[in-house]
Amino acid sequence: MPSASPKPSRAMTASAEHYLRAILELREEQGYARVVDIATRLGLTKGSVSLALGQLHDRGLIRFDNAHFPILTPSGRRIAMDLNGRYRIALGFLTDILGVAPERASAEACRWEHVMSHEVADRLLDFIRFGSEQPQLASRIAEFRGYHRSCSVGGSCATCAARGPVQSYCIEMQDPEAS
Amino acid sequence: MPSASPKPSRAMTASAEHYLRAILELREEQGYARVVDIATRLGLTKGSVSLALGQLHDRGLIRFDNAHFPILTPSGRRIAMDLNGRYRIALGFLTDILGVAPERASAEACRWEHVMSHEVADRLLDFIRFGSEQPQLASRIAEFRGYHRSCSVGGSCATCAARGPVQSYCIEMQDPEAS
DNA sequence: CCTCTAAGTTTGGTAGCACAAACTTATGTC
DNA sequence: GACATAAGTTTGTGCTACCAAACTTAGAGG
Repeated sequence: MPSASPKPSRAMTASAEHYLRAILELREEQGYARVVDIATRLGLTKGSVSLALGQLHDRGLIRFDNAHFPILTPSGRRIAMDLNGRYRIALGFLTDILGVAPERASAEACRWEHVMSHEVADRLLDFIRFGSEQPQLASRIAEFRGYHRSCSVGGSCATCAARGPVQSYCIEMQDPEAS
Repeated sequence: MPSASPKPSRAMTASAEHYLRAILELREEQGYARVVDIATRLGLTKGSVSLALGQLHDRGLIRFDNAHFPILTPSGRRIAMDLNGRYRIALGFLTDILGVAPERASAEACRWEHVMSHEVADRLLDFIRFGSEQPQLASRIAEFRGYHRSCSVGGSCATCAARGPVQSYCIEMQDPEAS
């Protein structure tokens, strides 16, 4: 029974993580992060950003420097850097192990970063390193990475097949809805 | 015949996917899916489910059978089965390759299933099969699966380290926010 | 100065998703 | 037939997250 939505009291939303990361990156790049800069980077309006910054401030994730520009607090910075860590790990796995094309891998990692747990990200990174450190394994992975089976949309690709009974990843999931 | 207006104009939300899967599973298990059953399974109230079913109906993802119980349309069923496919693939990868404990893997897969693309899921399933079919690779993966490094919270685990400059998965992501 | 503009804030509205509680509609039992 | 109970719907509310548009500043030039 998959839970509907695991809800810790202090869960970060993807939205808040995006704001924090934007602030982190903008301050790295240009030394400050204006409302307008954040809005441009995230594709939002100034109004949305202005409101969001107030909330982040209330939650202790940002403060405002002498010029009234937002700056990350230690907890806010940690969240932003964790997010970037998960992004990089997901991206590395997708490209280096699975051989997913860079553009698609990037888009995928942009979603994975918000749902990957710290522990699984850690494990994933171990796997990437494990794979690169062991020559035999590395060559096998390289072999897999270069092999791409075609997946006709709506056809009989692996994932489509996995909807039904296939190997061990499929339980009694027939399609009894005839009428 | 298909519904008059199967409108896939909008992307599926995790919430809608949960409803569709609940209906699919309940009908498999007991032949029907009442509002109350769906609510119980998803941990929601009857009212929420009742409203959601109306929306799913408007979107052509469910219809109502002779007993006024919801039943998936072909497009709705497809979405639910795709979701289950992605769940199983994610679960299989997490347990069989990464060696994540079943309970944690299940919770993780419950989030991954909503963000994994069809193409990446397909690729992931290929990898699982590839790994199980090649004896040398399988033994290496088994070796990795059994190896678990400790990760002290807030300490120096791989993921924490990946926030900063580590190997190729880290770009110029220093921590220049001193003040 | 005065004004024009860019930056930021506030307000009002929309949309999704949920809850509580009141309400309606069976259905089974006495 | 009357009533208690279960199932389902409707209504009103709250929350997050966004937009559009009006409003307020703060500077930079003329």
